[in-house]
Amino acid sequence: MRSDTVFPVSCDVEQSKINDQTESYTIVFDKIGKNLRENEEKVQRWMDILSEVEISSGSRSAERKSQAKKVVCIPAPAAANSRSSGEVVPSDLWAWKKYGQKHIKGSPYPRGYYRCSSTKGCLAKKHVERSRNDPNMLVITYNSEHNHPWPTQRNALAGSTRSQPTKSNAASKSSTGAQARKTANTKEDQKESSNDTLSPTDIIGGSSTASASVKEESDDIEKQMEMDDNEFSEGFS
DNA sequence: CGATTTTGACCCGCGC
DNA sequence: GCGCGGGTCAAAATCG
Ligand SMILES: [Zn+2]
Repeated sequence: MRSDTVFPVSCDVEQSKINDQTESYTIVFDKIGKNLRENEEKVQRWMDILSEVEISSGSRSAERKSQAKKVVCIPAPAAANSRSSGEVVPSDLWAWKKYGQKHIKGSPYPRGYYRCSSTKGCLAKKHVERSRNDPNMLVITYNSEHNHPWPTQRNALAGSTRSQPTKSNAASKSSTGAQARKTANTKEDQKESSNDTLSPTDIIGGSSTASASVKEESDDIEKQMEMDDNEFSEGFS
């Protein structure tokens, strides 16, 4: 069960790594020089897909632990200088409220703790941290998912991590029909740093793990994304 | 005036 | 039992 699945996305994603071992998904988005907006959407779309996958794949753990952890790495969406009102550009189109900030050992940069603007209801949480090796890389760790469709996405989810009463959601299309079952086992590519001062920064500096994956599956995924794209669209003001 | 940010204190799990 | 690293809360400050 401890295998690495790499999503060869030749769209906007350059490298997507799924760590089934620790239940964490690491997606590396690139090509931000294009449309930031587009990137945001992509990130979210992938997030959704990942959520579905984690359940669809009969997650032996997702069921056990509702700790859907998603790690999204994106190349500095914006310059992090000058503190005007913050430095975090909404990578997702949701409203977050910062509730804390701490510096983490192994990184001279602080880590921000965000929570959904919603007082309660949605226990969505988000951590934002800068990569130590790549100050231009933002590592966003998502915790839990929202369950309240914010005025942006009309096409709600069809029952993912949430516990929707209507279980028989036979929605033909829907964006929640991910059965992307990947089983590509890639050999671990652990780049050891052998440093006493440098601690586990593998994920942060993650820029390796470039193995082959199942084209079939990947195709499926891509298709799915397309579908979502069609359905979701950037339906927002 | 209310929502949000900021910043330090507080707390908790873990290793020694 | 203490220290460390990490995570959250909460009061004050700010923004809009
Ligand atoms: Zn929310």
